[in-house]
Amino acid sequence: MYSQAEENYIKCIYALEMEHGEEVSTNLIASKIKTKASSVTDMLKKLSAKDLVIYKKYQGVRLTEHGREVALRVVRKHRLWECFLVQKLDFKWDEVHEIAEQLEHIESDLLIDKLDAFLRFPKTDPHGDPIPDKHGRMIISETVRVLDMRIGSSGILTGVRDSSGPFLKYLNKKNLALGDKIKVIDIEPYDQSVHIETRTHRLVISNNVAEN
Amino acid sequence: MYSQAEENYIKCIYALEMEHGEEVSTNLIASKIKTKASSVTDMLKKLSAKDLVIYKKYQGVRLTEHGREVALRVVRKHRLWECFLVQKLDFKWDEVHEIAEQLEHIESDLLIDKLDAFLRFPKTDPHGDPIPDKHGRMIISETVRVLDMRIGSSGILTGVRDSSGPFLKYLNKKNLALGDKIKVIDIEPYDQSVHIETRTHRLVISNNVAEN
DNA sequence: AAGAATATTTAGGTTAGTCTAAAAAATGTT
DNA sequence: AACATTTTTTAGACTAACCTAAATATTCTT
Repeated sequence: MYSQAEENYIKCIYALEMEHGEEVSTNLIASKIKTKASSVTDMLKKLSAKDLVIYKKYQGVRLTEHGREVALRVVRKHRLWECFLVQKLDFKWDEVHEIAEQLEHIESDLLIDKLDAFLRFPKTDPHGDPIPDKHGRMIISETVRVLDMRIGSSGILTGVRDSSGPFLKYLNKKNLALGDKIKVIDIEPYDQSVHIETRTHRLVISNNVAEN
Repeated sequence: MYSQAEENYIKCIYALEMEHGEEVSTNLIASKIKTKASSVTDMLKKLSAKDLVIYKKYQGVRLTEHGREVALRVVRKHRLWECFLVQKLDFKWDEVHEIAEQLEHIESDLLIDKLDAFLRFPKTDPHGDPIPDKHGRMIISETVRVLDMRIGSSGILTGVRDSSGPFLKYLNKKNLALGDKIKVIDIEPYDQSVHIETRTHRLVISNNVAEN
């Protein structure tokens, strides 16, 4: 129905809308998709003609209702495939992104619904992100950044903001995994680094890590 | 590494070489890939430049050693995905072809090897066709067409020549499945239709069906 | 509010893969 | 062997998705 390039743009715009909550700019898309702004402009015109986005020159872009549906379908596929790779094929959570980027473009509703059933209708992917159901609905649980927690409070690590390979590898090395209970011991006022305690050990994480 | 279009041509040339055992003609490829002969010529030049085929104008085309490796990798992926769809996701054998046509282009050696292991290293796909291992080797069992069997002889239905949806649906309707023992009762000299007997029933199949 | 800096769009070009129509080569027929 | 038919190739054009460079809008700074 839509080309891979179109789906990638839609997915990207969706993610940026979620992140910034307003019109998405050409340059933002360009940097996320690793392409040139002029290419983005071309594509926005095309997506606009197909009623996937609302685009006004120089004013940024938003998804239409229809565009959001398409985005959610792609996100659903991406996250289900990530679950499959981790749960069934024993991939590690930092290895699955690139492969899921390819698999998310496979077109077959039946396939996705069967995959969903095979995985027993998972609610989140291996990075803790919610998986939309076939109607595009998903569970959005309230989360706070480690950095925003009060000193002395505890919580469960449910997800990561940065799901890049290097960051996930760092977490692996530090023995931090989704589902771990974390207690914030202290936040260093000077550099915002955070002392945390898990069930098994204590460690210090940088401000950057605590944000993600 | 290679585009989907290139992979499709390579796979197609491989299949036609197997079927006819000689140089493959432009028109044959065109009709199989459902494109125009001129497009095929263009592509053959490109594949030739990449050392995937040996192509001489007006003389047809053959795969190089390298081309054959690429073809076997694609065939391996296609057939493994078909196994996955049937064995794990409960697709019927006549539903999987189109989806596998998409999945066969996913690029990740690790993925394929893990999928292979997950499926317990299957030797054949749901249509009875052999699956190449990671080195491109596969088990080629001798088979005869039902039409070529002697009257009174028996055999196991191990595969089909035509794996199109309609043909597979026909077999389903007639209660014929891979692994069934078949005995040839008689071959009608006039129209080459064949009377066969299975463990559970007797029936008459047309010459066309007996060929496939 | 004008000039500088930045962001965005336009204009024009490239590549992969397709197409049609015409030309050229191969093959079949008598 | 000559003509007709079929097959294949060439020439030229199209679309999607990208690019660079130049032009134009917007935003920032003072």
